[in-house]
Amino acid sequence: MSKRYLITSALPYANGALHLGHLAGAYLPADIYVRYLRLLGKDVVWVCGSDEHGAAITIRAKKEGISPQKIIDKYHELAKSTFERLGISFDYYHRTSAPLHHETSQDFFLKLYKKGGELEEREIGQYYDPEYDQFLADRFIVGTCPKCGHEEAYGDQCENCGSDLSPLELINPRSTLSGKAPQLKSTKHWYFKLDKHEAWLREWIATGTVDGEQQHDPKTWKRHVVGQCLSWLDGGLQPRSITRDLDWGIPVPLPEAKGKVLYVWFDAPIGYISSTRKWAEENGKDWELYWKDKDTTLIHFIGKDNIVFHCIVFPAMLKAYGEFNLPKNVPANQFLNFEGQKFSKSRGWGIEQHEYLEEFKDFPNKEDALRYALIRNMPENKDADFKWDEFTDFHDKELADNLGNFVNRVIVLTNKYYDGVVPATSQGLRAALAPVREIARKITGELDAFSFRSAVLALMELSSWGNTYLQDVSPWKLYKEDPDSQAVKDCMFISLQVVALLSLLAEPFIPFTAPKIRKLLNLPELQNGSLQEALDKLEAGQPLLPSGHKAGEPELLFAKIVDRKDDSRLQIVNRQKEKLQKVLETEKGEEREPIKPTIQYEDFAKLDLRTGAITAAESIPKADKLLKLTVSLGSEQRTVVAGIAKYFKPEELPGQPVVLVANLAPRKLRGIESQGMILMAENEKGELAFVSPKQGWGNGFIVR
RNA sequence: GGCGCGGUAGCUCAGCUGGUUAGAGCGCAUGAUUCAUAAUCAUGAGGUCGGCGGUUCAAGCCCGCCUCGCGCUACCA
Repeated sequence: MSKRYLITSALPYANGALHLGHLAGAYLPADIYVRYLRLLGKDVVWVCGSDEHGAAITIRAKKEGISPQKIIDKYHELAKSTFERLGISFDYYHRTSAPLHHETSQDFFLKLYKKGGELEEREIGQYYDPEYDQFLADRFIVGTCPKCGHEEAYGDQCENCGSDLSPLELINPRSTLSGKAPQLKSTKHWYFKLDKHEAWLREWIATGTVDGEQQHDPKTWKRHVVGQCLSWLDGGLQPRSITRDLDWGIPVPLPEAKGKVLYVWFDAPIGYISSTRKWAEENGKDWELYWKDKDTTLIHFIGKDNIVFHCIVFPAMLKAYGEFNLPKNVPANQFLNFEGQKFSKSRGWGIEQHEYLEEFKDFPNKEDALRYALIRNMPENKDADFKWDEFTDFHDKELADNLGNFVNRVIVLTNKYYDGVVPATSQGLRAALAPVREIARKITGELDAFSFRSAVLALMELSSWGNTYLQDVSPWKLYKEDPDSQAVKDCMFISLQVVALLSLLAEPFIPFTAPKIRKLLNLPELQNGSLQEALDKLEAGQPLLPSGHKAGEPELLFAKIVDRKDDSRLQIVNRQKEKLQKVLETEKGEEREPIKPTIQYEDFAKLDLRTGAITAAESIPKADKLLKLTVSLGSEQRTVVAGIAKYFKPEELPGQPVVLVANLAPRKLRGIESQGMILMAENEKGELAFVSPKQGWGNGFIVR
């Protein structure tokens, strides 16, 4: 058993709001786990914070004409307050723009620099804007794409053709700052020699062993995590650049590195360390115990997009530095979809966390309703899907009907029969509560294994057991015959113990409801160690709620969404469903790309369009999207390479009539000369359709 | 194209190192019950475990091939 725990959740990038998928991925599971550890009385710190550097933020600032600071302030505040309102109980939410973080990161860099063997310097050619006296990050350079001729391609990628580019490949490069041609200058950068860490990383991932010491059991890691890491390692590791020529970020702490900052991926994970330091500073603790002591367990909660980073790159950094612990587990979640499709801000598909709170502001228990739905359908081992109908079902059938109703039954009966006072019992508690202890063990076991879906289902088993127990004993029947029946007292006594246990075990999952149950029982607020204490009592056969204790008045915990008497909550949910419906309608409606600028007839007349028919089609090796087609134009045959393999199989194409751009300059694609282009229509889903005359119409005729 | 993960009841998913009649929640059907938020409880019907082939006394679980989904990566429009 570990003495203390250090838990981290992925630092949100302060360049946009967070949606429900983020919550279900890295924050909610960590919150459940941390709340559970606290209830067990463990020494635990959970840190997070905003990731506020990187070129994406400076570019956006430029575009919007505001300072980067303004952007990060906005999203830092938004994330921080939204997390709080959802009960995400970080011990510290820091930010990477803070001075302490700059200091921590610079120290980290210097340590690696001075140690020797971990970093290497390289001179590379890079574009420079003399007018702004600045080296240009890839995204700050535009030019003509060497592959497709698109004139606004970025230095790292062409958005027209999707090619990955380097700035040096661009034809006629221009700086986005001054708009002028940049100078090519030589600049120095530092690289982290990730490659030299490959061997021990592989052993660590595969066996959990480092330097002959067993650090974790790889069987406790998720399969997709281990799989992706080993796959990445098999591909071989390369030194990674850890500096940039940029004025936004953490200055590289070397005299010769003026105008250079640490690359954002290098400083971001160090944010976990600074956040811990800041927390320690404010709470009179020693941060190093949490990072370096052998009796501390480190756990990273992340989404699957971050696996390689947290399982390979960051551990390598920590080991290179020395002294630091490696993570004991990285329980990465997969992605959450929304009503069958990916979250997409631009399409308006999905809902952001603060948006949910706003739209559900009149919905009682909105926080726990959301948390519960996300836990029940958490993407623990594969992508999951959030659906409003499920949200409603989980809330009504499990929270209200199962858990809420059980608690209500018990409180109502206790008030009705005994004026709210816990009756005396003759029952042997140990035996009577044996099945309950079993379920409690199951819940804690699942939590220990990061299986939050199963854990919350097991929590439902607890109230389910209570419902069944009440039904079996049917105290209302016995009471009619004998109001003084000992069997009724025993039954209510046992039931009350179960409710008391629920008030503890429910807290990690639904922290807004648990205190309400405490209040119904007239029990004091939960504190660190409460659960451990209760579990010990149960084990010893002692009651959690002694005879003579006066419980509170009944009050409903959950107002159902589908409710005959009040449809206000259903309306809130339905509004969300309607919004999605509208998105779909808009997309399949009249919205189309704008018409291009007017051209003259002469422009059109330059095109030589001809009817034709495909006579042969074959796939091209090592190209997923391309097919090699042979097109008959009547008098001649043309070879055409077309990017249609996603939608058409070679064998179904021969005989297909087409219209061909017959005078397009030939071009080599994957070594095959393409002598023309086939006209295709593309709809909003990216589906392709041939534009052509009907079958057998005739080949080689002019289209105009 | 390479690699990783996944394809199990109508829906959402569990199934540890292969071992007797494959599980849960919801939904569905029938019955019981009334303390309770038209809640609860019992019973039952539903599966060629993506497909084909193989290893084994025995395969959802191991091996090979194929297929579909997601992701990474390469190539490419």
